[in-house]
Amino acid sequence: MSGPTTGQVITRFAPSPTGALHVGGARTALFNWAFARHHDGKFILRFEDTDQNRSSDQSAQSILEDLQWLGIDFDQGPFRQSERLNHYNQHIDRLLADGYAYEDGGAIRFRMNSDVAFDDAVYGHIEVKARELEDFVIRKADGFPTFHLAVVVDDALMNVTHVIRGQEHLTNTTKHVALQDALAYARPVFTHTPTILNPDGSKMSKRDKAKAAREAARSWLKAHGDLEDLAKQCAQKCDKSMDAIADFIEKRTDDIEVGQAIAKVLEVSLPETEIEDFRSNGYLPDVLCNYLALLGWSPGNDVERFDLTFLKEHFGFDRINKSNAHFDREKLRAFNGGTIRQLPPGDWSAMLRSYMLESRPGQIEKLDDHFTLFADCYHERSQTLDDPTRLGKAFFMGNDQVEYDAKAVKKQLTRSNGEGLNSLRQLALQLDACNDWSPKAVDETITTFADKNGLGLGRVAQPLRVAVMGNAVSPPIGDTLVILGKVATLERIGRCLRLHSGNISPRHTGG
RNA sequence: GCCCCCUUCGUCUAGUGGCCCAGGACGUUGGCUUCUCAUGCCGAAAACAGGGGUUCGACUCCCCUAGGGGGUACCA
Repeated sequence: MSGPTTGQVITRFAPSPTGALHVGGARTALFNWAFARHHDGKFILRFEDTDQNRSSDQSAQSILEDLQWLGIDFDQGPFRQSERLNHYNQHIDRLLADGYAYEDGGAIRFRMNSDVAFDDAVYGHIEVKARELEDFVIRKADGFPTFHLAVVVDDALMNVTHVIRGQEHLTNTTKHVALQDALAYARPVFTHTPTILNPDGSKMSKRDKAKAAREAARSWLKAHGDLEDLAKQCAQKCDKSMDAIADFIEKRTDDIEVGQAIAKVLEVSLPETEIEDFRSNGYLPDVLCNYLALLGWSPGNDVERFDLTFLKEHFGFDRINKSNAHFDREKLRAFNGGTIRQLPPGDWSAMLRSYMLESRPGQIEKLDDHFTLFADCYHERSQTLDDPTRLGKAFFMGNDQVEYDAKAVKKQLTRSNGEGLNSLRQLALQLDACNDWSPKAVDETITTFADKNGLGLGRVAQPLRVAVMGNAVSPPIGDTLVILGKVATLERIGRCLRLHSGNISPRHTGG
């Protein structure tokens, strides 16, 4: 083997800062990190910002933050290729002088005139004939090197021993190998990893979010028809004009801020494609790393839940797969939920608190001093940190803003001559008289009432649940009422009785 | 078009010639527990892309076909 096989292992993650870190990039970073750590080597971060038009400091900054959030630390860098032009120019001069490169319309091209072969740690021996290869640009007319030249020079100068990157670079590697040979640099070990695809087989990209938002908007318009109304509501959620929103829906722009506003208004969730999306939607970094690592790698022995420590102990090229993987959000959610459930209650509560403080300011106050009970209740009901506020959104509404689900109202309250409403009316009296507003006492009040009236608990608890929450789903009824508080409970019951007493339907509808 | 790569349940995967009439996980689904939801527990259905070889024996090796991904940029 021609590569540097002795000495310290050095890997690098080399993203181009042209946007936020996406799942594919994160997995590449993770693999490089895990390999370096496994071998007690060094892991370098390097921004490949040789495309002046598309690179931005803002992107670089967000990539840094996302890596940190994921728990991927590096030993050197971040380097920036835009600050290393002298190195590239020196090498280009050498290639020119040695006849490997020539000028062409303001640019410099490298001659590709012989067959190229190399060994990939995952894909094996790769060979390409000279007739398939073309001379390629190594310095653009703007004076910046191309990615190919910069990568080769930097990897050599930084003593990178192992290059781990996405499979889309497999063919590019012929160029890099030829360059390395011409510059008399040792070849690193190349390791290409399979691509992460959407469930439908398309490549994952941030455009997926725009697409999903647009589809949601269009189907809403189909049902409700009023573009102006939708645009107005969306304009309130972002600083875009109503025209900008119309442009987005008509696919004249892909402005993601508009997409997010639409998603907010229509209460749909956009597919996560970037690390910050997973973060803001309440996924745990460890779980995301775990799931990402499993896309293309596995430890064997039917093991699939593990942490970063396990990953760095067990990671190796020999268990990387060759075929592309579809990203399955359901499985990620299930993993995330599984990890949440295993958290000690105190940890979960603290984690939820800081998440809500950051992403839902003002919400926690509405819970008064029942936050811990709220957290406990949603511990086994949540797959993400966002679930408690989403599933329990009725807890955060004003008492006169509860929205009633028509089906639940009919089934639990108005059906059968308003059986549910009747028991609710009497139960309200008992609750009013209950002075110890604790889960235990409230539960007792309810079960006592049910027993006295010869009703199953379900016949009593369900109408009550609908009355206070708007639908038939919530944590155990005693907990639900305590989180809500006595005042809110009674107010909501009162409003519910007023709202629905006029709609009682008979036992037999004859339909 | 040309070149390179890939192909096990719907999805992620285990499997490196006999241990496999193929194992695990998510999802789907039946049941139990139950005030709803959820959790928990017990079951079920579900795959070696197709066709040729090689071999005593092929999911595992070779070839062809089909399907998928990537490259073919003065993007990375």
